[in-house]
Amino acid sequence: MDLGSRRTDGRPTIADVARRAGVGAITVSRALRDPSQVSETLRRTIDDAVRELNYVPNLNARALASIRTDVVGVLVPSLTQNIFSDVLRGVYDGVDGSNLQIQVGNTHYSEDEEERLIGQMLRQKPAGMIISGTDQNPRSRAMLESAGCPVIQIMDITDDPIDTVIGFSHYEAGRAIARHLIEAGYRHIGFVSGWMNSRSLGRLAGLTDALKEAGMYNPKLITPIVTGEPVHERKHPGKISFATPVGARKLVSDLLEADPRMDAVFCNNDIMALGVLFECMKRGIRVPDDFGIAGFNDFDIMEAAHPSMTSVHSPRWESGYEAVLAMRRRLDGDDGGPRIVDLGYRVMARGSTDRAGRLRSIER
Amino acid sequence: MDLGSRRTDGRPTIADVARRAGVGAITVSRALRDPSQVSETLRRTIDDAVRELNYVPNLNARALASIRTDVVGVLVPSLTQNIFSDVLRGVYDGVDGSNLQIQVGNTHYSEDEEERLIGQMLRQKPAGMIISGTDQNPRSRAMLESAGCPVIQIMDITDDPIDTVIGFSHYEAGRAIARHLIEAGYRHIGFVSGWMNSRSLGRLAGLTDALKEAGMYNPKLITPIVTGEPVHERKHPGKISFATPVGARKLVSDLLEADPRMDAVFCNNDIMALGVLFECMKRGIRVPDDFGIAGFNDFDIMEAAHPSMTSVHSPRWESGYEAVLAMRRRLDGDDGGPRIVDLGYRVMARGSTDRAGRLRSIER
DNA sequence: CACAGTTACGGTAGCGCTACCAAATGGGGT
DNA sequence: ACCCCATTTGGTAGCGCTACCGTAACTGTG
Repeated sequence: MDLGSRRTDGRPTIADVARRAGVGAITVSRALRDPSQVSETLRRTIDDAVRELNYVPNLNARALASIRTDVVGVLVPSLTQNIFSDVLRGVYDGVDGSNLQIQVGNTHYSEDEEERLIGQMLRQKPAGMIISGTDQNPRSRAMLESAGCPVIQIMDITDDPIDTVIGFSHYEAGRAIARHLIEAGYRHIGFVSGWMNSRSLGRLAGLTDALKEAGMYNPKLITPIVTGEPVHERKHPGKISFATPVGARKLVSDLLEADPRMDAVFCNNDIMALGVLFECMKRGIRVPDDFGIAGFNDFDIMEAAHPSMTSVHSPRWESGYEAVLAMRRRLDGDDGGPRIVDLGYRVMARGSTDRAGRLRSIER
Repeated sequence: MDLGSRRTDGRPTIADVARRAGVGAITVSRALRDPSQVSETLRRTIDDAVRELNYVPNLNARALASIRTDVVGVLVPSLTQNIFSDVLRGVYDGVDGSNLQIQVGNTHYSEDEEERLIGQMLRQKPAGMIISGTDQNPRSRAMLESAGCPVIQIMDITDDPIDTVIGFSHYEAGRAIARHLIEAGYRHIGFVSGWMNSRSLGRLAGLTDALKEAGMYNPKLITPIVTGEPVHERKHPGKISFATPVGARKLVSDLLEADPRMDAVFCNNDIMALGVLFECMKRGIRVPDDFGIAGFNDFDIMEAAHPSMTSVHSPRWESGYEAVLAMRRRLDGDDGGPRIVDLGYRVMARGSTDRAGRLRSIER
């Protein structure tokens, strides 16, 4: 009665399916992985046997035998900010219906941590890697270049991707919001931010370049820049301190003191923009007439605020989704796709910067 | 020159480590998995060999040989809402430094999908399961009960957990917010919600029970209840429509029309609470004097709003974090922990319900 | 009919690890 | 001296799958 040793867990194996279908195990394997290699009749017989036995392939055995896995490594710098929650949502939506598995790594905005996680993930021979940003350090970049699997950088754009980049230009987005504020009639435009990563810096560069070109650049209206590795609690329920609305209220107050002529701010993110709005409410500053406010990312709440809040829509969900779709195409053997995909951004002009009154008929 | 067939990828195996350390492969295996089984000297020799060769265990082979994996399945009903982003953040923080891997599944608030995902995950013999809510259907529950691995339900509480439950009582939270609104002096208290899950329903039940006891229950002030499986876009960048602030503005307008005496609302979530706040701003209704607003979850933005917004703090990050810690204790052989862990909630009384003026000295 | 080329299927031998059993060692009691 | 038991180490035989190679049958060409 040797019906399987105690090392098995009783689940049917490919051999059981093969026996039932009256074929070799390897044929079942082929029928499952690439049905075109197997004749129509046999395929049908095998499919029936699979269904009758309720057979599910053992992914570990498959990975062990084939070296290659179905795991896609996804590296994000943070889970605290909604940005990367949206990205991950796109990623998970993108893998729906495929056999890919997602392995998420959190770099905590640290290059060293990123390097460590890349090494760790690549050792597991993933099917592919999706990684946020284009500012990996040289060692990380070298590892990814020689990884032998698709590597997709997201949420930024560059002329020189490791492999494929899908995202948008933060610099251009910064320029665009500057143009919008200038067109709306603001003349003393500031910038509010907490800790800045390379993408934030890109937006600020776009803003300052555009302001300089317009002869409106005033360094006193830029929040002191904080970069480097963010100091924050890793294991803590609280949010990262640099992006809080409370922080924004303090920062905008500082700027108003530095130069009271300030009549608009671009905020590094929507949450800070709301903080600024609430500070204006408290001070009795009228938005948008006395003061314009623009955010970045265009979270839901911006549209519903009163006044509705101008923001720059960033393709967060799309980045994750398109990255996975590109990955799937590559894994299916289609190497022809573009290596640089610009998903663009959109300035969502709303009430909080509508000094010119174009939207006055609509709700503000 | 048969230095490894072409089927290997050149990485050192446990046999390489064993050769170098001059011991048997199985001893290396033991030294890595449970060092206490190996003598001090050998352990040191083996550790050195591991380091020199830069050996990394092949998790697939380990899983195949031992049936057991290091994968923890985590099921959440949604990734769209920040709630479960926070939970996942806690989960990922909790596994930091362990060898556990996280596999996330999104049930999209569907019992059938949940059942399917549970089956799929259990077939992979996970180390454990973490699952949101306590309202699994009977088949799901049966599967989990016979899974043979720790199962931790989170974000709700029950007397009858499948295995372990870590969360808080939504019913009590609903009662608490009702008490707070009554104490603040409101008399016509409403409830605004979009689509409701079982936890939302628990909060509403707590609210209505408390209102009835106070003789203040008025069904006209309750948004028509929408339950069942939510109709929403799975593969779409947009948010689920039922929880938007725009929706909340419409819903609160409807309630005001149904009974203009309404002087406060409890909102099913913070985002809707902000929507209501913005609607009040537009209509010139003074908060909190004419109208009180309370939300649920206590996202960051609530504290920074103007007026600052009352909400109920829910232990989202903590649920994920504590669930993983409990899981790790169980996997380390400690079966003695409590099976029901109430993480509690906290009513964060702020300006938006401070009709009594107790906070007037502080910023509102 | 011989031949090469193609298609369809199967057998064997692992992938890297660990469960299981066995063996060697050391110490304490009789 | 003996045995017994606990501790430490090793050998063997898989786990379930697929890469690789082989065989058999078919096709078209001269």
